[in-house]
Amino acid sequence: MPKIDIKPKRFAEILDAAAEIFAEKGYHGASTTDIADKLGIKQAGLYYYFKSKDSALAEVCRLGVQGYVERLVTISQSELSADQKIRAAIREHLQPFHHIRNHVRVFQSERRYLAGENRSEVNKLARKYERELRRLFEAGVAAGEFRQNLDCKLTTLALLGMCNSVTIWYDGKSEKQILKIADNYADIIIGGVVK
Amino acid sequence: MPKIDIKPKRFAEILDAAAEIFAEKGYHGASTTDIADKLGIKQAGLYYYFKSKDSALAEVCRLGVQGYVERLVTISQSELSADQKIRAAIREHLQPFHHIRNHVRVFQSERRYLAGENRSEVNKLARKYERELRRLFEAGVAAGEFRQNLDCKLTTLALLGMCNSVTIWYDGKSEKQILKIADNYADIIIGGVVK
Amino acid sequence: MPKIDIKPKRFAEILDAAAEIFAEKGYHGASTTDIADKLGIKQAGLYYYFKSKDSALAEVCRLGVQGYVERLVTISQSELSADQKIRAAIREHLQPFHHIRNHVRVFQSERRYLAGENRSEVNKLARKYERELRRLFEAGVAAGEFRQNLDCKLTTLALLGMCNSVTIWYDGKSEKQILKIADNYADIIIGGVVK
Amino acid sequence: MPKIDIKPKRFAEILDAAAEIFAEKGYHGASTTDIADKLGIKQAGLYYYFKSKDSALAEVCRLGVQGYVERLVTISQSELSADQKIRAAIREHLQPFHHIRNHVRVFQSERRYLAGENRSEVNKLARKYERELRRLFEAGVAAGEFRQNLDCKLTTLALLGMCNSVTIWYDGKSEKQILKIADNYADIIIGGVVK
DNA sequence: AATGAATGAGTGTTCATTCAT
DNA sequence: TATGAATGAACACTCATTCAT
Repeated sequence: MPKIDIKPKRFAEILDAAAEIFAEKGYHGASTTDIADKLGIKQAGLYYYFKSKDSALAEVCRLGVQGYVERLVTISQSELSADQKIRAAIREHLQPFHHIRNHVRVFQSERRYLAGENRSEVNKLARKYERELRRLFEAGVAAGEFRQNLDCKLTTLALLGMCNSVTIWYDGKSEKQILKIADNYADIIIGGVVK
Repeated sequence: MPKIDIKPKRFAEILDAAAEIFAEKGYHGASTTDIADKLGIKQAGLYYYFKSKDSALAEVCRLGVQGYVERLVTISQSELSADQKIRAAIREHLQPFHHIRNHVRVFQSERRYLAGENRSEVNKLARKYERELRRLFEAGVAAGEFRQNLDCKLTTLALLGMCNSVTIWYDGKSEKQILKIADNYADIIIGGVVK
Repeated sequence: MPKIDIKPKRFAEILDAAAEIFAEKGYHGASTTDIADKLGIKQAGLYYYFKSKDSALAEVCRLGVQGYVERLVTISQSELSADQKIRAAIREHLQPFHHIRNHVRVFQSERRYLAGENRSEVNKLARKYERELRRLFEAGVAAGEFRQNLDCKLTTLALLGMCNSVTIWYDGKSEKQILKIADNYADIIIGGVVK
Repeated sequence: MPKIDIKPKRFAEILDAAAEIFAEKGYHGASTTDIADKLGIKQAGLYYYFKSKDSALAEVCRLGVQGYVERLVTISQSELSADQKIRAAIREHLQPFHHIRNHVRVFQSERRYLAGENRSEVNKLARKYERELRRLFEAGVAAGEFRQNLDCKLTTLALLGMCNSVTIWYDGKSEKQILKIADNYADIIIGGVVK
């Protein structure tokens, strides 16, 4: 959390710069100087906004998961059919890749370098999200919509792996592209590739 | 490539240690001392086997992709049906996760930190693999086995993302488990989750 | 060139320390720790002033040649007789040995360890100085003051070798001594040792 | 001194390689690997011939001064006139620059890096040589051949500086060139540049 | 007459961090 | 809201040296 008297807008700029650098070079490959350079300030100046490099990473990660669980819960509680819920979940999962791509990438790949409490806190959220997602599949099986022999845990992991890997190659240029990807991926998960 | 006169067995041990450390801590988060410690030698001793940390990474990555393209080509040229080819491809893709898990993880996550020529060389292999995989889907569509509206490029990426993410959570304990995952993932890709 | 915002006085202190250590131990025999110790700071602190050991060497060398060419040109353009010009040149050559003895020694003996551009830049200056000096002899020959059979190139090299070697044994204690040496050397070059 | 059972010829080859490398890169800038590479052997193999890098330097330096004092004494005791003695001394001083150029260069520039006893031993020789040379001038003055006001110590140093600097630029290609230089330098020292 | 394999000490350099201003 | 100046710890890498073979 930023100091109370920091302008939120400037703070967000700092965060964005950090996210971009962390995403590009990895947490350990990035130096605070890289971040400062991107902002046009001297490296020591960063410490007005963050108490440590690790806390900057924590902040970026937090922004990267923000809202994920909530959006999934909303879908879960909706009146949609099981497959429509999956479709919606995929869309909600991918859409932030457009607006906060770097934060999400950092959350995915660099959160493991978080120290102590920050790591466990962020991981708890990740596990909660996974659990919530699995329930969507379990409900589909229970409702007879999905195959009875479906391994819901593996399916959840498959879905997550599939979706998260988009950050590796998505260029961030068009939101429409993201929605198209979401639909395609939903098609695959729901109905597979065969006729 | 290792120096000509080094015992291959010892060299492989060094490689394994490097792979394990890189996988665990990331390339930039890992120190050469970490690797040496794991081997029970002094850090300077590593430089008898590698000329730089970067070249060690290159070697690990090379081992991590080794054989992938070849196995895929073999499948592609076999007499199997399109869906059986996908199933076989997934199995061949995942099976090394058991034996050379760390090398594969390093290849996936750390190859981007390779410098210059090493990076491009390894990336070329990765792209070739992707292309070969896509042709499997394209052939399935052409043969009328897969949906006509299938976006083969996206499907390829989905498959890769799904499969590669296994390294994040697979604990390396049982090869049977890997085969089970492969089958489940093949079921999903081929037929989806619905009845 | 030092970073723009560094206090010139402090920077000169750093330079002097580097010059002294380089002169005493040679570039490769000197460690940055030696320099830092002399300044009473920690070794890492040097890198606030220099971006590399090599650039420190470059700076010291630059200071070691500074003004040499200019002073020689002034003499060359003066109204003095040829032998008086040589006498003046020797004096101007040796006098800095008193004030910036270490810089000159480093320029003489260590500039060959400079890398790339720094080396060629500094060498260019050295060659220009040599050329200018040779013209003094050539003019003396043309004017009929010096022997017609004088090999001006060799004579220039002889003069330089003679003068530069003073840095090897001059103890830096008295400026008067330097002027005495200059006069003696001028006597030798101009008239030799015989009656 | 080499081990008793080493072939003198091979030992000389090793010495030459060391001299060349030390001359080119300086003692501290040269690595034992550089020397081994030049010889086409592995670096550890050098230690069959030398017990340390320092002792290799000592051996090279010793070869670089070998005979100097003796030759000067011979000249001193000859029946030549004072100026002819100086001329002969310069010739004898420069001639080895052709045959053992690297050893001489190393003696001149790198002997200061010798440790302990080796250094003092070699320096003693150098001082002896200087003393012997000065006596040549003193004798010339005493005999009325040279100027009465000649500062013999400075003149000796001038002569040495002049002559030794030849190693900096002499390319080692023609022995005739060396003799020409010697004659020119003798002319300068003896009679100066004026008519 | 060397080499393979290693070590221990040191080297230049980077980096996160601090703090007075 | 930053910067100048510095530090301490770590880091990749080099190097002279050793010793069994």
